[in-house]
Amino acid sequence: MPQTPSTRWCPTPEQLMILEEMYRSGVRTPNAAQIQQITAHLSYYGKIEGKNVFYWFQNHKARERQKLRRRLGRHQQLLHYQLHQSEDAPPPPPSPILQHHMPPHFLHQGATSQGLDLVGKLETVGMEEEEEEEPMTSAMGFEQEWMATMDVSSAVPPCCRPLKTLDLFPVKSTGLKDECSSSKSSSCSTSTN
Amino acid sequence: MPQTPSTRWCPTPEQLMILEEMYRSGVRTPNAAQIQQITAHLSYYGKIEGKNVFYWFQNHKARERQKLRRRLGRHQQLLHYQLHQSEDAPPPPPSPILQHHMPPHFLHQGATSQGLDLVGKLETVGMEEEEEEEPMTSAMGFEQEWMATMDVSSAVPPCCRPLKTLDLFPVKSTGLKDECSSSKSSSCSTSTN
DNA sequence: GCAAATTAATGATTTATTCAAG
DNA sequence: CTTGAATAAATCATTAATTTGC
Repeated sequence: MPQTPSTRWCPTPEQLMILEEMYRSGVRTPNAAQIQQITAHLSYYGKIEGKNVFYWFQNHKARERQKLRRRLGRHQQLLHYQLHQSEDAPPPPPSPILQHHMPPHFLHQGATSQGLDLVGKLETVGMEEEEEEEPMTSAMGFEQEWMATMDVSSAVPPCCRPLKTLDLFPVKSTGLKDECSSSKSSSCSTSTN
Repeated sequence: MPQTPSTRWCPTPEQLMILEEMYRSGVRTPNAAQIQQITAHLSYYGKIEGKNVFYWFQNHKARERQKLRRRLGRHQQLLHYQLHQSEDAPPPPPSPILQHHMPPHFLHQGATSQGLDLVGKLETVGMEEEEEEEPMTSAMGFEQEWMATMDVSSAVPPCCRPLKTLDLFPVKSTGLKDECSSSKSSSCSTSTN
């Protein structure tokens, strides 16, 4: 089997995963030294060159930005919708997932105490510039231990079953930079599907 | 007015980010109760229903897997490269590169010693298959019937409305799913798409 | 610059497969 | 062996993004 005259670099899954992880960790445009280091490390998993690393970060950054921009565009275009949906819904809800705004009926477990600390730092991203992903520093909460907490009994009526449910979901905010915090949207779904 | 009687849910950036974050945190197939919670929370950012959450996780999981598969495919293509590069590439060593780039933001608080290390797998880089999820969930699955019941934002089931407690959903109850015998539309056409 | 045509993403459905009870 | 629950894979369908001709 001919070795496929390698015209271009083909990242192995490991390489890809590591690169993505690094990207998530905040690496965006590594300098020469970093690239060398990264390349050295990744070469363990397969053939790779410095330029591959360089290009990868270039491309990935650009494409992530594009993706983000897309979401933002959609968001802004449709932001008017949200206005009449929830009147007094505080526009810029804190990034932390679980917060005061939570309807009381979901906070019955008291497990919240752990999550209160999730209040990450809000950060205004410069969006289309270059910085669209800042180093996420928030400590993600816990996992879905709620699953373990689940005590599902036998068939119960669809509702009215006051058995203990689960804790709060584990959503943590790893870099929850809400892009346009003051606007929401959903032009769609007006009808209950 | 242009309510855009759209037929399908359009996630807001916030919702999307939260969902993605949850996915990264290890959430794969939330059960009914979890979906309720997630929905409740996300509804703060825009209209959303339980089924949307359900579908989102289904799709996202599937597509991530698909993506991974492609990578693997490519990987195998170039397997030989690694072979002659290093004798016997031992199992993936820890990625030391990341260490100084980013503090371990994956450390979940040891809130539980349940042994749920879903996230741990997220970090694992060298899986040849796909990230496998532990098979515990399995809580709901009626194709779409249950979804009708899962609506946090507006239609609250009359029975438990006053009491805002999250009600567990029957893990196994009304089998509403159409029997397999009922042959439906023949959508299995390998038609052009 | 704009708007129709094309393409890419992705939400929503359907079908097939797997596994556990009975 | 049959049945039913649960999930994954495949597909359909709609929306948003791009491209293209004017």
